[in-house]
Amino acid sequence: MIAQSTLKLLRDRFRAAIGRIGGDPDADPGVRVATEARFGDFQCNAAMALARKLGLKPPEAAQRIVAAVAPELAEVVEPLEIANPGFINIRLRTSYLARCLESIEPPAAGAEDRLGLPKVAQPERVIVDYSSPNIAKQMHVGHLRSTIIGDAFVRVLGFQGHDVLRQNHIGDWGTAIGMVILGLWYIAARLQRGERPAEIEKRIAELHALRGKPDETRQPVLERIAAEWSLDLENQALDDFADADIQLEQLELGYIFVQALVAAIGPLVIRVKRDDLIAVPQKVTRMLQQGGPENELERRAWRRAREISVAYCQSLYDRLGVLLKPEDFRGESAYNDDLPRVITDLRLTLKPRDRSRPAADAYGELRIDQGATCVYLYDAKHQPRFKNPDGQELPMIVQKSDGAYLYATTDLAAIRYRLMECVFPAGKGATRIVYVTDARQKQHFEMFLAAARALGWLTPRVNVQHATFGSVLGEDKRPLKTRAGKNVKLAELLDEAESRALRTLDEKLDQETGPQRGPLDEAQRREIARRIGVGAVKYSDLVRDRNSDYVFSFDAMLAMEGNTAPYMLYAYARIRSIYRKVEARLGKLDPYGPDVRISLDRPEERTLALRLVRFADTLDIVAADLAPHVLCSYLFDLAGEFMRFFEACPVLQAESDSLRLSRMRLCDLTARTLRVGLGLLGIEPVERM
RNA sequence: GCGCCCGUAGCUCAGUAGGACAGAGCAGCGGAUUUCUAAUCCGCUGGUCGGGGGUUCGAAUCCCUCCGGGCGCGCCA
Repeated sequence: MIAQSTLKLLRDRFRAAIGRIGGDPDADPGVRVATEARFGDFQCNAAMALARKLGLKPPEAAQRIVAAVAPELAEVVEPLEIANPGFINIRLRTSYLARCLESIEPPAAGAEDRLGLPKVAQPERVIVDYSSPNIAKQMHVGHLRSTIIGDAFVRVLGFQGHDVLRQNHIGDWGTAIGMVILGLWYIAARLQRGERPAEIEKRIAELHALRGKPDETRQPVLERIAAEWSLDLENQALDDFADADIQLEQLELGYIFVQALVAAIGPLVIRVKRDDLIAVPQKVTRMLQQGGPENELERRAWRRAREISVAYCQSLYDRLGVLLKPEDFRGESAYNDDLPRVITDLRLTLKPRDRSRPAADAYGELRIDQGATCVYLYDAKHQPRFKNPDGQELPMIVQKSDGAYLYATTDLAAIRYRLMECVFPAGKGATRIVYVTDARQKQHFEMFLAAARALGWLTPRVNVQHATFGSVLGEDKRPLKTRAGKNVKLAELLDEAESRALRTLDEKLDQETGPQRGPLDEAQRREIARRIGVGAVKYSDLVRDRNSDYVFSFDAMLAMEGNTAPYMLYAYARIRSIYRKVEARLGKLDPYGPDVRISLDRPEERTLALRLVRFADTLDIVAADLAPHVLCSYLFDLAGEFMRFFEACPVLQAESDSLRLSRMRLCDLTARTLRVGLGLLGIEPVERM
């Protein structure tokens, strides 16, 4: 079998050769993809460093490397060339490229197409923590990025053969949960009274309008609303609401109402029955968290709110083609019972240190400050790792002065579970954890990961990566919002992308109804447009470096030119149409037949073949750096090189039958690579467009 | 104030375990089609890699400094 990662093969050989002639056998052998095609396919830059070490001139060092490595690579590369000052230019033998591609078997029916790539020898147990919406809220663009990027990681790491566990750490507990429950009751009661959502929206607007108004203005309005609500709570059995059949949009409306109401109260005292209204949400939160039969109503309402939210999220995941499933939802509530133990562990482990001598490593200390339980983090020189704007050391608070826990506590409980308890098919405990959140949470992650290390839970053997990403901005360069200043709803965003894609598709199809395209009926068009629209939204999220902010633009993501989903899908569809055409004219041919040889005589054929062979190297980079945009760039290059091949090298009209089969094989290998590659990005291909 | 991210062609962005005259797409200009899908391909134009120092045989990439932008910084998540 031919080694599929050519870069790895070259690296190993050069490293060994450099070791044999007196260089560092563990050092980077400096093998890179060539900076320019005229320098070959790869290059080795190790001679300059080696020359210094051995007291040689760089060209001499290069000579020695070449002499040492050449015999082992005779089958793989053309004679190595040395260029000034000491670059070694590496050009793969065309016969080697052809053999690599010939070794890729046709895809087995029903099985995953692996393009001949082996799975990793040592699978990691990876947790990818992504998406993580809050309950009772519609998903918006912020969640979109985490969801799409995280899903690409899951797919790529899974494809490589790692053991991947998806975790959707949803916000289903926390201090705001009382408002969610109250919101559920409120909306259920009002709907039962026959009120329409529009009326509730009006009431919310009324509340918002009270902001900044004098107390005398606010008081009567608030009293009136509170009185109506009290009546609901008295006259209607809360039982009836516990299983309310409402949609997430309505639940969210109720929640927003409660938020608006509380915000409008300010220093006023508004009573609902015997309670001061402003304290009711916290009271409900406490009742839920205490549990027990007397708080069963709160429990049921919480469970119902969660069900509604999970069902809503799942429908969006299904629409997006995201792998997350209900069993992957393991939110904050799952760790509630572990939180006291986290505090205990912190208390027992993070003892005060002797500062007169350096510490062995970074460490943490647990202290109570103003009633809050705090973890202070220090480096080995006893310097605080984090500071507040006043220059004082900044702790991570794990328990508030009122006894409540915070997300840092939950995150610690979650990582403990993931490292020690969570079960993979191949064993217990993750060896790699990937968190996919926006970049603003970076400091929080540094803090709680430092605490996890200080606790001894997180050891250097575990690879933890915080895959951050930038914000989605509107045309005004501010975080994307609607005209009304609301978050853009994900569902509406997808609707828009799909309908724009459909409009373009219809235009094209009406313009030219060639036999390759048509005939496509309404349902087929819609399905193609759906794939283009969803694909465009996903691709535009993946195509640039995660960390950069970007301006959301339908026009840019749906452009037919450039590094976009439509261009990729077009390239794929065009290749597929060759098959239909060849079969229509010549009957069924088997480009994978035993006598078929891949011919790479034309430069366009060779360039395409080289790109195909680089797929494995690309995936290694994507997986190691968690950089989906590297895969996008690869696929874009592949598509471009295929188009060039396609322009220059006739398939149907090839000079000979064997050349036709060779080119059909190249076409199919390209199509498969595009399909697999796009699939790893979570994008479904189209057979025609 | 401290910390993190960013500044590359008119626009949008690649390129950082240092490597050869800095790449692509879009836009602009000029070509290619009795089509294997022109949602394509080819060519041209276009850059003080934010400024300045330093390390190095070699710096967009590493270090220092300054300028400009974004984000974060104690009981929210």
